[in-house]
This record gives sequence, structure tokens and C-alpha cells, in this order.
Amino acid sequence: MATIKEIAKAAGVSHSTVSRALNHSPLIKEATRKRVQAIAAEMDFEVNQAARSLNQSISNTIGLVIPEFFGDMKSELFFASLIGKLIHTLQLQGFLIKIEYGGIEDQRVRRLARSKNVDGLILIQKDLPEEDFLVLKESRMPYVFLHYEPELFSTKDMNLVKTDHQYGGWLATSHLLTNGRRKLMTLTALDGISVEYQERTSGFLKALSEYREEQSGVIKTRLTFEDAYQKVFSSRKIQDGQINGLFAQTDIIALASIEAMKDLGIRVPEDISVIGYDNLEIGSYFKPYLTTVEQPVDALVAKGSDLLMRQIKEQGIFPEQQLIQPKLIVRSSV
Amino acid sequence: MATIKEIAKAAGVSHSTVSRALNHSPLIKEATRKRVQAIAAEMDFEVNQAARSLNQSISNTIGLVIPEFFGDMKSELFFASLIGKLIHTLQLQGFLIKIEYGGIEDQRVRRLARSKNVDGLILIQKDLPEEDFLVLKESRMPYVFLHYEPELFSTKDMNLVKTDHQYGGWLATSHLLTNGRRKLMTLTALDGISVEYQERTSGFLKALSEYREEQSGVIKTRLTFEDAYQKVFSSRKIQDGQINGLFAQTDIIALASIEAMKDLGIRVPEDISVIGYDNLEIGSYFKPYLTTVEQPVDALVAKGSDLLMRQIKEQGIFPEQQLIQPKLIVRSSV
DNA sequence: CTGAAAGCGCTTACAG
DNA sequence: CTGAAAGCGCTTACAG
Repeated sequence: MATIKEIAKAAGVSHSTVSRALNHSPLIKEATRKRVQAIAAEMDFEVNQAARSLNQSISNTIGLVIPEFFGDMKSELFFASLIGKLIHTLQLQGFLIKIEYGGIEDQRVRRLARSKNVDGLILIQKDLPEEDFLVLKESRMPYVFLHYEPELFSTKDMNLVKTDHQYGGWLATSHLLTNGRRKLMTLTALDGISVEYQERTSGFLKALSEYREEQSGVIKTRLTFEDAYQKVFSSRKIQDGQINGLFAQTDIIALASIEAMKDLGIRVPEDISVIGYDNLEIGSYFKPYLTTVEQPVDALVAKGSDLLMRQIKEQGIFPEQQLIQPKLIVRSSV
Repeated sequence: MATIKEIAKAAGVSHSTVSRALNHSPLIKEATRKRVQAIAAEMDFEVNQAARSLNQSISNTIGLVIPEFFGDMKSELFFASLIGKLIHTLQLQGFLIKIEYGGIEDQRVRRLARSKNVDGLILIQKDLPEEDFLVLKESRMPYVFLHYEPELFSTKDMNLVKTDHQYGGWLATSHLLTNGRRKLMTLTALDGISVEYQERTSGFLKALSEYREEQSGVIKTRLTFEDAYQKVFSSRKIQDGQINGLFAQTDIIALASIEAMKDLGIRVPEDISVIGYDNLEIGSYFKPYLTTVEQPVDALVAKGSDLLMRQIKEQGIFPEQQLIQPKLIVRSSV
């Protein structure tokens, strides 16, 4: 409601002076600045962002391109946490948030990239058509791919912050192996869900081959507690004691596995060791406390937003990829 | 990058015509409109929101005033869900989100209310100084208090959508009573956390008095799994079999209670029935499956955003309060 | 049906 | 140190 003109009138100066005073311009006499600021505070003045944005060609907005399911995430607590923390961090830096639900078919990313409606883009989506990526680069819009590495295009010439899931899978599996478990199985996502699960499986196989062991089975499941429970409960190999270690690729399906084994009369970790992936809070609630690989959410958020901020400040420093190493959280299920 | 002027040049019309064509003005000839739209799409045109906002005095932004802890919520999965769904709903309506972390001390709400930087305000915070509320009303800024009912001021003359937690507490307790449990205890939050827990306790007492029973104890705990576990594990009354029903006022502390009882050698529900509150997904994972009171998150989000949208459209329809009745989810822990 | 003009509320180069 | 002026990119009343 209050504008700098009204403040100007009340203070007996021009609106240019008010603008400078409120923006801490060194040109303004200290006394004037104080007087103007006092009046502005008195009037509950808040600068009109639209006017400022139009003038300065900055929007103070970050576009967040995320998977459709945010807002109704059940088995995807990791995403809830990632996106929540990201929003938290961006707001602390004073940005508005423009959420766009991904989907690689439409033109949203290109249009945003070529508009002045966002100052930067955080892309959490599995993929992007190469053509859109070219528009994005050419537009000079600051961006970072977070968590997912797009595969549809070949170049590595992009800003990217992601977790080294292959290492995570290797870490989990090595931990089972060094604990004397040799008959290992992994419980992973259905095909086409996301490459990250393929990477975890690849780490699983890598660790096994280092120990000159064969895998004893790969079970694919939807990432829900119910489905994972059923898959494990009805697995012949598990029932028959043919395996003694399970790498379940999310904590939810790891907990479901333990529950299924419990109902099968199999003891964890005495008969079968189980290791999860995510380090969700609830893994530490129930016995056996879940040994797991931590998704470095905080690091992902910190490094991702940091890289974006640097891109925004220093217009187009050159592409940077960061691969974050997850950590092992040892509890009692192995 | 592209502006309506450039489109105008490419289409051989004035920029006024472009603006009208893009906004589906009925004044524009069909052929012109199609041609302009095709060119705009070709150029990946996206309207400059700052310019539009400045001109129209609308920001396309909703301010979300929420508790500080979002982004690092652990025991507060309910909030993660509420805020996630709210953001999802608002973005579907095309709004930007401006997150403000509450705290009743500063002037943020007043300043936002008197600015043109948001079109409406959703307030999820425990309280607000009465003076700020008066500024809010006087400003005619559309708003709705969601989930929390501010108590610092006396009037009921506000827009409010909340859950009837007293009814929720009554519902839980009645369910225990009708199942023959008469020695009832409740596990609630520490004082001063939020009135909603007082309301749940009040419903607990109301149900008991309808059955002419006395309460057998009120335990206060932090709302973490660990703390609740300790409180229940070390409760004399529970150890000594003096109670046969527990109303735990969140699902997390209900699950912790069940775990503590398990370790105490108490069977649920045979020895003690336990009922929770929230209806978190994980309540249905482990046996005994948790009977609980559902927090009507979807209804809260739908009715809250609906009320706000109506306030925005019909500038200042009169204040409206909606009290949402939670539902009982019967599973196997009672 | 279309165009020229005014104005939304700021910031900042220019002049003093 | 301060002010007058221009301009950011739109929308829309006014004129034709």
C-alpha cells in the first residue's frame, strides 16, 4: 500500500532519495537515511517486488522442477525431505519458489529458461530432451541438475550435483561381505523407475566380484512396504535359507523385508543380515535397528544451492559436476 | 528474453494486439489471435510476470507463514505432509510460493498484509499478536488461519480452517471405552507445545466423564520416539498393570509406546490397548497395526485453499470458520 | 477489430 | 549529497 512516493512526501525528500536510503546507498547522508528508514518502518513499508524486478531484470525466484508425486509421497520420504530442505534453504536466501512439475514432454523448461521469471532453475527430474538442454545452455540461465543425472543426452558438460549410488551399493554390499555374509541377494526397484537403482545394483555386483562371489538373486519390487513384504515373504530362496545377506535398496523395503522374515521365523541378523539405503529416521525406531547407507540430503541441498548461487552471481562459470559419497550407518541389522 | 514487442514486430501488429491475443481478448479477430499465438509459441514466449504484476497489482504469489521447523521435521511428519500438499495445491492453481517462517515477534505478517507482494496469506502458526491481526483485517488482504487457531485475541471473527481435536480425542477415548477398556491413560505433549494437545486431552476427559470414569494418568513427553519410549518404559502404572488402555496423542509416540510395552513383556492389545493420532503411513506397517485418529490433511488443504481462493476472488466475503471432524481408523491395536 | 498512450512503482545514470 | 527523468514490459481505457 505504502509506496516510496508516500514515504518521500512524509520525509520531505524525493522518491529517489527514499529508494537510495532504503537500499543503503553510500551516497545518502546518514541522518537522511535514518529518518527515511524510521518513517518506512512506521508505515510498514515493504518494497513492491514486481516494480523492483521489472526494473532490475531479476525475479528473486528460483524455479524448482520436480517429479509429479511431491505432495502425495508415501514411499518416497527421501524426496519429501530433499525438497523440504531445499525450499527451506532457498527461502533463507530470500528467494520465492516457483514449483513446476516435471514431465519431459512439454516446453516448460525451455520457456522458463528464456524468460525473466526465474533467476535460476533446480532440476530434479529424471530426464530432459537434449534439445531443451541446448536451449537451457544457450539461454545462460543458471541451473543445476540435482539428484538425477539426465541420460537422454550424451554430453557431461552440465551443472550436476548427485550422489554416487554405485559407491553406495558397493558400500552396503562390502559391509555384508566383510561381516562374513557371502550368499547375497538384492531387493531393488522395478525396471525403468530410475537409474539410481541400477547404479546401486551395479555397486552390489562390483563388490561381489571383488570377493569373487556370484550374486544369489535379484528381486524387483515396487517401492512400497506392502509389495516388498510380499516379495520377500514368498521368496523360495529366503524361505529355504539359501541366502544370508540382503541389500534392500531403500529403508522402507528393508523394514518390510525384516518384517517378512520375522513372520517367516527367520532371525535378523542371526540368520540373514539386512542392510537398507536412505537412513530414514524410522530405521532407528524398531529392533533390529537398521544398518543402512545414508542419503546425503543435507550435502545435496547445500552443494546444489551453493552451486546455483555461484552460477547466479558469477554469470556462467563453467560447468561443474559434483558426486557426493554416501556414508555407512552401522546399527544392528547386519 | 522475448517480449511482446518482438512478437509484435514478427507478426506485423502492435504490441497491444499481441497482449490481447495472448490473453484471449474477445476483441481480437480469430485469425490474428492464432497467428500471434503461433509466433509466441515458436519464440518460447513467456510473459514477464513482474511487468504484469506491476500493471495489474496482483502478484500471483501466496505467502505461507509456517513454523520454523519445516525442512528439518522429524517427529512432525504430519506437517511435512500438510505443507507439501498445500504447496502442491497452490502451484496447481498457478501461484508462486513465498515461505515465511513464523515467529510472532516481528512485523512480517503486517508488512506482507500491507504490501502487494502476495495476493493472499495462509497462516500456519500458533499465534499472532492481536494488533497484527487488526492490521491484517484492515488491510483487506485475503487470509486464512490453517490448522492452528490463534488465541492471543478474543474475537472469533476470522477465517479459519482447523481440525476438531477435542472431538478427535473424544473419538479415540470412546473407542477404547466401548471396547471395554476402563483404566485409561493418555500420553500427551509437554505443556506449551500447542493447544491442539490440550484439546485432545480435553476430549479424552470428556469421554471418560460420559462413562463416569476417572482418568488413570496423564504422561507428558517430548514428541520423539525415543523420549516417548522412555516415558512409557519407566511408567510404574504401566509396568504394574494398572491401566488397560492408552491414548497416545501422535502416531510416533503410539508406536514408541507399543515398542516399550513389547520390551516390558506387555501384549498389545491383549493386556493394553493403544490408540494413536495422525494416521501416518507407518502405522500400518508393523504389527499390531495401529488403530488411530486420522488427521484430515487433504480436507484441511482443500478447504483452506478453497476458502482463500474465494476470499481472493470475492474481495472480503465475511469471515468463515470451518471445523473439520477427524475420523477413526480401526486396525488391530485396540 | 486495432493502435497509440498512459501508467503500474521502482532503480539508477545524469546533472547539479 | 539530492533531484528530475527515463525506462523496465506489460495491460487497458480511449480513440478510431
